[in-house]
Amino acid sequence: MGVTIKDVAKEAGVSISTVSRVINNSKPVSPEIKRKVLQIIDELGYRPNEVARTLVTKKSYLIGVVVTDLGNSYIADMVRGIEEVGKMYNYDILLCSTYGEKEAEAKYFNLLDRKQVEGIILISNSLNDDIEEIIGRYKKPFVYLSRYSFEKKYPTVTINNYQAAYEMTRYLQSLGHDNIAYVSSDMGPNSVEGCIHKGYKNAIKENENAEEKVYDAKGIDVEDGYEIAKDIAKDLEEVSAVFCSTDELALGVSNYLSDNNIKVPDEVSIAGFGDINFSSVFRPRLTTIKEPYYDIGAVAIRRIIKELKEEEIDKEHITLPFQIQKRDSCLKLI
Amino acid sequence: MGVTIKDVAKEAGVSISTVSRVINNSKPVSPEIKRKVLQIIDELGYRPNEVARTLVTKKSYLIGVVVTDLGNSYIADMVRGIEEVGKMYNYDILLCSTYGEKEAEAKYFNLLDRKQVEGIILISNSLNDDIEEIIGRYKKPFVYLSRYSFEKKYPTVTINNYQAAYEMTRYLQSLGHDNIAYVSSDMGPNSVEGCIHKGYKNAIKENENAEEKVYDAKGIDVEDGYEIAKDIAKDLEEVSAVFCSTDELALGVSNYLSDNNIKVPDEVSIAGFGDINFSSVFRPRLTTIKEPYYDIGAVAIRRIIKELKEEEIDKEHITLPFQIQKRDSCLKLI
DNA sequence: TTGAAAGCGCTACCAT
DNA sequence: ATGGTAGCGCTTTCAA
Repeated sequence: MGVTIKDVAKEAGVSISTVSRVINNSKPVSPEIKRKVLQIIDELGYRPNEVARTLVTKKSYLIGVVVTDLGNSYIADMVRGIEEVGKMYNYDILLCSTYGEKEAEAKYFNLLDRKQVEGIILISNSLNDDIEEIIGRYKKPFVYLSRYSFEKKYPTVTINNYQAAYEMTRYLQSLGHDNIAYVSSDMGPNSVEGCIHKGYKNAIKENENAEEKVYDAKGIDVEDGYEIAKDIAKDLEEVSAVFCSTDELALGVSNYLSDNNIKVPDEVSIAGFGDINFSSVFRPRLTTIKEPYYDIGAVAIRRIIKELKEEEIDKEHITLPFQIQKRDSCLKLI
Repeated sequence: MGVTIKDVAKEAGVSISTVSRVINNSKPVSPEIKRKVLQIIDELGYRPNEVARTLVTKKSYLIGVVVTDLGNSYIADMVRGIEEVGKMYNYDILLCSTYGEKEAEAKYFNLLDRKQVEGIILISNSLNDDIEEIIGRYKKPFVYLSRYSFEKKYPTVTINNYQAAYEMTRYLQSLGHDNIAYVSSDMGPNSVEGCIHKGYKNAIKENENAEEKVYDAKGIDVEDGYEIAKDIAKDLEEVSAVFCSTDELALGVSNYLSDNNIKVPDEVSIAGFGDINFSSVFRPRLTTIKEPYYDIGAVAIRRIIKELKEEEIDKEHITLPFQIQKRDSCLKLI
């Protein structure tokens, strides 16, 4: 098969210990021997077998990443962040997609553990008892990432969803909107939806002319927004702006409206939450809350690596700043 | 550290060989002993160390995937296909992103090789001599995937780009468009751009009223389309439809036009190439050529696994069917 | 059917 | 500064 350390040692006329020392720079080796060994390595095209290395050092330089679906651009962004900073520390990413299948999560946790990953990052919408049991048993560094649910029990990286929703609603109000509808979908317990809703509600309360108006979509995707927009379209007298708990919903709402000749933002303003990639390409460019997905991934793996290096680690729950992205889908009322 | 096969053997009062036999079902083991061992494995929560296994069996069940950037939804789609069928055969994905840095490709090839991956799939825009040298030296199964360039030297999975462009142009003509502009960007040698251009050109030739009209964009992204659309906007008298060599270009063109009150498709029809995710959410919904990105990834890894299993492998260049996605961005001329 | 032992490619310890 | 060797956790002969 491939060239091994033995081959190099024999060819260079030294012991494998010496070869090991030069490739790892772990102990002093006389310059001439070093040169010789390096030359042989080059000639033979020797590449250390990382698997053998891992077996003895217990370091695989592998981080497991379990996601629901890379097809969601925000997840792809998180994974980019994870991978790019992982690489800075020589870590590689072992990727597993569950497509929402909860049993798959358990399966991949096991698999990754057997493959000796040094830590796991799980990106999913929500947790259930089965997977929590697995996570509980898992001994190595772990971070949970979710755009939709908040889990106190595990290390996480999020933004302040409440504050973001509050500020967005206030912004809409500052544009002169009293009648701001809120569109979301129930995501079960521990859902950040609750925080977002509360942020919206509290902002509404501060405006005496305003009233809460909530639309409950079937889900959180573009199609769900498109569906619920049928209801919104009927209430346009009482609604001048629509704040959606995800960009996807907002895009769907916007599409239904413009497909039915209701002008956005001229007749209704629409705001989203998340700032997924498409939102700035979409017309009208979507006003939304920018969640730093890439950074969330980056910080998550950074935390794992810190824990691995036994550096002082950050607190369990890291909160990153968000931004209100003011674009074209929200209009100032005159 | 973790529980090893030794621990299980000792606890069960058998040899490690026996334990190995039961976990691998490799040789007959008496039912009672088997039961006992299984029970102990369960009690101790033993999980075989795949790294140790790999060292002896030479099978890592790992496929390396080198991509430019997961942020491109079509790449994410390919990776989804790769991962999902990989998993069907117990293969895991080791992911590396280069962000277009060519040296990174070489680096990751080495890295993946050291990590003992059993094959590599490279997804990039184009190849250069350095990386070709590396690929040439690489002994294990390899597939090259590119939306933009065609390489005869390596196994690939593509669609018939020429035919797709030809059919799209013919379709546009069937809608009554004589003046079809073509927008693309030079992607260097081996570029599929040439095939697409030729398909367009040959279709144009078949219509005696038609003339070629080519716009050369700076690149192939949305912004590049937006830029080049400034030129197109000036020539609107002579252009009734625009065929872009990528969806991204088409989206950019469409955005510039609608930002400048030129109605798509009422005043100009626009067609893309690729059918990236966003194209059907975008308004007007983009008429385009659907490239089966997921399937391309799926077929690529399937080929690698076949080669690994020494099954009869497909030919070097696999061509998958495409579809003309007729949507709203192209209008029939009355 | 079972166990002992060699060995996968490497690191790390102990000698020298 | 260098070499010998044990051992990482496992599979796989070979014997019994």
